Amino acid sequence: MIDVARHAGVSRTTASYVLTGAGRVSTATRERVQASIETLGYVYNEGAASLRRKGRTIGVIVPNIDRPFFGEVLSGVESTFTASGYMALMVSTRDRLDQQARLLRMLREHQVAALAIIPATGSNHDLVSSIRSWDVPTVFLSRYVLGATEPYVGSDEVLGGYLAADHLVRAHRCRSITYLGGPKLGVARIDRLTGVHRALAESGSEVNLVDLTCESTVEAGIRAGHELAGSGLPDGIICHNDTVALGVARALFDAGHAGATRIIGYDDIATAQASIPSLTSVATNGRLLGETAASALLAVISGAEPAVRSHLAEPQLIVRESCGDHA
Amino acid sequence: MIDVARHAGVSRTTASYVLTGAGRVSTATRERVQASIETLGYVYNEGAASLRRKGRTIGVIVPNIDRPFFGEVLSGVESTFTASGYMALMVSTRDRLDQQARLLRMLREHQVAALAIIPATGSNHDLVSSIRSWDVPTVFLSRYVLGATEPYVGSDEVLGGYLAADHLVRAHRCRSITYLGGPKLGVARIDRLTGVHRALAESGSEVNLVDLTCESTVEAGIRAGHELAGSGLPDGIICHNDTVALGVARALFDAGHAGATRIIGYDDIATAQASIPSLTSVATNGRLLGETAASALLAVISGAEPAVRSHLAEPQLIVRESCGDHA
DNA sequence: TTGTAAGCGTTATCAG
DNA sequence: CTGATAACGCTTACAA
Repeated sequence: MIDVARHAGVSRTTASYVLTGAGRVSTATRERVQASIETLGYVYNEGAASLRRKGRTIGVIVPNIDRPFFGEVLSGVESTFTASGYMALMVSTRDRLDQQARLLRMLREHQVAALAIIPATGSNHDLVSSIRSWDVPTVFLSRYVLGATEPYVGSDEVLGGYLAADHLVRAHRCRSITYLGGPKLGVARIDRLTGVHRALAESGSEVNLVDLTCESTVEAGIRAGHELAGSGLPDGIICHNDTVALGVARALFDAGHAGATRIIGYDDIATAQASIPSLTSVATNGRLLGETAASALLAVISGAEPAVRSHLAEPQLIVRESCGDHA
Repeated sequence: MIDVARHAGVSRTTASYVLTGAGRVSTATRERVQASIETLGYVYNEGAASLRRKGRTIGVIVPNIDRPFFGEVLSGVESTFTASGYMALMVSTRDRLDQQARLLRMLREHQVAALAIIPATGSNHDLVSSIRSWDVPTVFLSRYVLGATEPYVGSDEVLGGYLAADHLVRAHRCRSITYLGGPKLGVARIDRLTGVHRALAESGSEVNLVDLTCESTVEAGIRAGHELAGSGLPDGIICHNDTVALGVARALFDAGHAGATRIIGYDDIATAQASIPSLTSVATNGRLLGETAASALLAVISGAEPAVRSHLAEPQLIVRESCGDHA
């Protein structure tokens, strides 16, 4: 930069001013500096700058970068950040607490200016206090941690569970429902189940609810489907996400039970509409969630400290064929 | 760090040595320093360190962070990097050249130590020379740029096209084949088509090949499927990726042409096996691709300059039901 | 094994 | 609007 200044015949200060847009510089000199930058092929050193002022990189922690829903969230986060000149340092915990702790430390050493995190399953107050002691603007995304007071951007899981169960019970008169998938102790899972219970209670009818856990993969969905087929099918199945829903549907088809029960997925990933039968799903718009969280974070960074509040998006039930409503 | 040194009763140099593992420090003092670090709650400042030595963040550019295949690649890249103490600055170009240029510049300003890039469609020598003038270790990933000499990690697209077409022609005696999807000028697309042509030539039989373009979304696949249904179905369809394949399959089903033609997808994403009918697909193992590229980059960074070479993985045809082979 | 001191490229302050 | 000058937190010869 000192070269640029010299080449343009100005002081380092002035050069810095035109680079950052701060301070008042005459249009004439500004253009002269710009020209020097161009001919010298100078490129701004963000790293060096970060040594003085606040950096422009933001940490993003997700459980699994390659799961469709998280991919959507990430794309929203990333585009919002880069649109404002920030860059996202994204890492994936594989939903493991030890990895999460390690990555958190790495991000801290990298001086990220803020943190957006989808906490790994089982995250507790240790995570929160670790972040607090660090004192970095943070937003929890898509999953919250009990007892945390930092802003949270997610969707209303209770409502999601309610919508799914309500549809099965009211529109299809299901008398037995299975909730399938998700980590046993995940907050999303627990909330959705309370939504389910609420819907059942409201319906007034006697409904038998079974609660099953499984990994969030197609394979796990397939296995679960076969077990279900063997042990007697419920009237309806609410899956923790679309991926396992598709696996279940496939397994039931293979077991000769195609269309024998209603299946509802969660997240409404892109391919849900294409599956045969098309998948009824609770849509949560991950991309929007990501954008919202990123915007909130940017706002905090820009000094609007107290303005940030939590945000709960309303999920929407997209009714398709897999729950028995044939288009 | 100066505080740590003081607290431990050593010089900054020594403190630095134990932090980085460089230099020789007696076990006694090392432990003393570690203790001070602990009690003082000191955290290493990677940004400051990068001002002197090479940084430990690596730029990763992809066209679309939320497309399943790229998600797989990214997860491979990310886990390999973080396992070695590097962090990935990931950005998504939305497959647009202007975005790509902008993001490239941002990454440069952030002093990334290396670059892994899936170039946006239409990238040409401008991209290459821009990267060269920058002089940063680079690996092209999954898509190459004509005339680039930097290492490339991808899969053998010609072979992939060949496998798909060969199966349709030899196993199913298809006499008319449509290649559907992908950006018109994408290198992957062109290569796969030469593979297709090769298979047709080898078969010796007269085959009518139609070449159609579409966006890589479910919706585009559905539209294309309806058009195909309207204008007469070919004996077999090779889709540019699984997402459009699923869309096509759905559209044909809706148009009353279920099972009327053979469909082959590409990438073998997780849900391909669960679809009904299950999707025959050319598997490319994106995760492994990502890991390979990341390892190559790490090797270059570690000084093994000349050792890096291109790597072409062999895709594999996973035969399932959508091409007429019922399990 | 430890200490000294010179950078790395930027920003910020403050007096011209 | 410009010029010095002091940080920012760390690495790394070189010397002791």
